[in-house]
Amino acid sequence: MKKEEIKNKFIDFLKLKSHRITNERLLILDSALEMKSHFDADELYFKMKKGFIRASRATVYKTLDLMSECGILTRHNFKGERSRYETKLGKSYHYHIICLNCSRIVEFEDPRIEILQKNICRKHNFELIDHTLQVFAVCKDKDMCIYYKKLKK
Amino acid sequence: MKKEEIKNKFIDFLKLKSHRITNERLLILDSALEMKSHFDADELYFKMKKGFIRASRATVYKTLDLMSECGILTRHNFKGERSRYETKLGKSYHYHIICLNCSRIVEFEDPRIEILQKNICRKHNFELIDHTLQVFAVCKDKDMCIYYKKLKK
DNA sequence: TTATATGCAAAGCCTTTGCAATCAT
DNA sequence: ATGATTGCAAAGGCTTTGCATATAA
Repeated sequence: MKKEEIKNKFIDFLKLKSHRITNERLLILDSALEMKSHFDADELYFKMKKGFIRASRATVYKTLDLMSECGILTRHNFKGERSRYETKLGKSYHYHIICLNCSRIVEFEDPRIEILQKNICRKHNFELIDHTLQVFAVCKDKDMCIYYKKLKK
Repeated sequence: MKKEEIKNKFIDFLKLKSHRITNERLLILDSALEMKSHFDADELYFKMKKGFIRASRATVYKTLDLMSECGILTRHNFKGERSRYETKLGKSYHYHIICLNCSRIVEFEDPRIEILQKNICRKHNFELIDHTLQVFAVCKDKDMCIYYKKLKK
């Protein structure tokens, strides 16, 4: 998705749900769009703070929830980790392989999965908002696996 | 998977990783295998307590982690919820649609997804342990959606 | 024998909540 | 005008940790 498209979608969503269009929400949206993949709430909060953009941690959390509900942001809950977010900016759907030893994350795409989700939702009478696929695995290449690298030391 | 198959896999895993085969671990494994789908750590802990099977909460958590690493148990982290677990007992791979309004969960199967994961892991040189796919959606059928049911009251 | 696992309670940590002040509509 | 939102700090709740004790190998 493109920046303007995302912004419009969020504003439309707020109007539709009778939520107010506040300065904070728009600032958080803008800042989130400037984050790199997989940021967490605090990273966003501190980035804004550093740029003298005011918004409380509570509002950041709440707004991220709204953005997720709106479908312009994906909230990932990898096992045991804090929630990580990812905007839909300039991305096609992608998924994650997570190494259970070293937590290395590899992204991969597969358009078939998205099509499959749409069909599943139609079949079960759901309106698709978002989806996430996590593959838990172990690096076979020991040189790639930070866990094994550590063990070597 | 079958009960004996799961138990053997866990014991082999413990041996392989030089973890000890303790009474607690085996009791927790047994109790987990008797849980219905989607239990959380505390549900298991209290179920054991009720049956006078001793194991501390800390050990329950640690053992569930081991079981997950071993691949006989899946740990789900649905957004905002506590971790929920599911053993591989008598199940084929299945996935979840979660309603963002009412949290209703619908399970579905699709063997193509499992095949796809295996290929992805081979391609990226990972050893597949587990995978989870979560579809976030909204019930279209308002009578099915507890959220809307509540609103009606 | 001895390194690992257990159990308890306490700490940790991410996230949510309550409430007074502020702001969008 | 007035109901929603914000911000702060404090509470909440799941999970992990530290340490003494117990135990598997």
